Amino acid sequence: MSKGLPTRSENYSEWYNELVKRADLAENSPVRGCMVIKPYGFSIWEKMQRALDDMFKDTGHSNAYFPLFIPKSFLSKEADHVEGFAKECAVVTHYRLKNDPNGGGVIVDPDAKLEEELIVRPTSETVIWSTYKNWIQSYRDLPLLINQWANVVRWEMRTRIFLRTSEFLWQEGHTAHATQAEAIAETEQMLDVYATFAEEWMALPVLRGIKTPNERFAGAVETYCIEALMQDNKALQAGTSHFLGQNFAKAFDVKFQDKEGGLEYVWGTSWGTSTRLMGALIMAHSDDSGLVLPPKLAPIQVVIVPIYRDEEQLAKISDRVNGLVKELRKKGISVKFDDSDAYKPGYKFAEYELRGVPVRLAMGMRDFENGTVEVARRDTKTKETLPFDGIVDHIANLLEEIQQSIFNKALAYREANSFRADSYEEFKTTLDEKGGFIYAHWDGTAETEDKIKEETKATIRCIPLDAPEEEGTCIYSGKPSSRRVVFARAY
RNA sequence: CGGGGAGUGGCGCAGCCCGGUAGCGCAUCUGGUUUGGGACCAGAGGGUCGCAGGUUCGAAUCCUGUCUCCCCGACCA
Repeated sequence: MSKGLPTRSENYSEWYNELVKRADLAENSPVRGCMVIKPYGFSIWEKMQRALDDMFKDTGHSNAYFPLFIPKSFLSKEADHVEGFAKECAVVTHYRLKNDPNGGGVIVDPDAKLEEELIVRPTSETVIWSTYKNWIQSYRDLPLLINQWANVVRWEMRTRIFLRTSEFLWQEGHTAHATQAEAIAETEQMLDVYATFAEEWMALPVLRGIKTPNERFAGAVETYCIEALMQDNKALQAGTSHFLGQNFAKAFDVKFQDKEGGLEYVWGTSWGTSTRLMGALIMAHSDDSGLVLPPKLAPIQVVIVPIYRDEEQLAKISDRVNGLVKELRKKGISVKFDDSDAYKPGYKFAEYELRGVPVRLAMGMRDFENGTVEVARRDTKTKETLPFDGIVDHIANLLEEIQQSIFNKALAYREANSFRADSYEEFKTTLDEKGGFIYAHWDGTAETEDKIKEETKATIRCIPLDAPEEEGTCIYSGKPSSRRVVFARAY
């Protein structure tokens, strides 16, 4: 392992790429745009999954699984949906290989052509709604609250590990309701779940908002989103929740009989978050020494490094540390005692910093004799020597403090990098010199949004849910506007 | 799809201009000394130089073709 990461200020994207590899999160695969998620990275994802899954269950959802392959014809049933996804679908055309008669290895057997080609799901609305048609007859079958954890494929032109890969892991919730109001409430509830997860688990402050029609999910009536700000001042969409209206119900003819005996189309929602959250987590908190993980998502919350000269010293230290390990585990704190002799303490310190372990304890003979232990926190890179007695409670408190402190830091960063612009000139200057979230008036038209995007590469990230009414004029067209929207350059 | 860069032990690179049969750092293995911020010494193993043609007595090096990856832009979570 060579030393030192590229720094964020030198080259942000190189810093990110190197960090992902060096912290053992993921690596590129033989297939372009795909990634291998390594055990350490995957265990972070598993923690995210667990927390989200619990929240989904708490709000009444059940998990199910729908197939990877979707008949090509399904995609075309909802007009906007096809248009949105057709350009990035992987297509299965054959089901067999054979030896190349010319000796060139294996080739696709031309005799094994599929009658109807299959697409690899870019999202599952179509297959799910075609199934819901059979599951829903009466209002008694509603609401139907389903989630699935799956992989999806979107053939991206330009990929970045975790942030945009051709294949990614995600969860997609798909619900069906008897009324519009209930479906909207579900959409908003799940947005709230995402926001809570981002803020309380990832320590990532997010804006809650609504997408403009341009940025709306293909097939949705309304798309809600959470948006976060990264350290390079680019925005990242961290989750979306869609009110589908009756679009998919109509496309797949999903009707139910209501209490009065009438036949109605059901109202739908869908909502998703993906392994992209890993990218968000990395870019929001990490520094030039490596990852900084919020304790709630860290695979290892506390690492203990012994410092010793010989076996006898190690035995003494181990004896004391083993008791501590047990007590910490009893409190539900994940802890690793790294007594391997393979590396020196200095190496281990650097290694665990790179991997973002929130708290590091070190104990050598000096501490052993004095009844102390060295406690170092990853987020601030500070360390202090404390009495060994009572250290368990101290650590438990410290983990909570770190969780909060990381959030506060990210929030302060976002606030320091949120600006208002009242003219197009001011807007462009702010965007180029500072970046970040820019609150500005917009006339509500797609044309203006497109023009601004074309000229500045900034897009409207969302119309914040809490945006106050404020009379103003569009920075681009000068037409009247009743509230500010949030612009940013985005991932 | 445009514009740049790169394919040489596991990783990072040099060698290529000026052809002569492959080298450095890290990692790995063995032994020893070490251990409070990325240890040191000694020894060892490991490479059809992306692939396919061609030129040549001889190609990592020159020529032609081809594939792949990375970065920057146009599409997207």
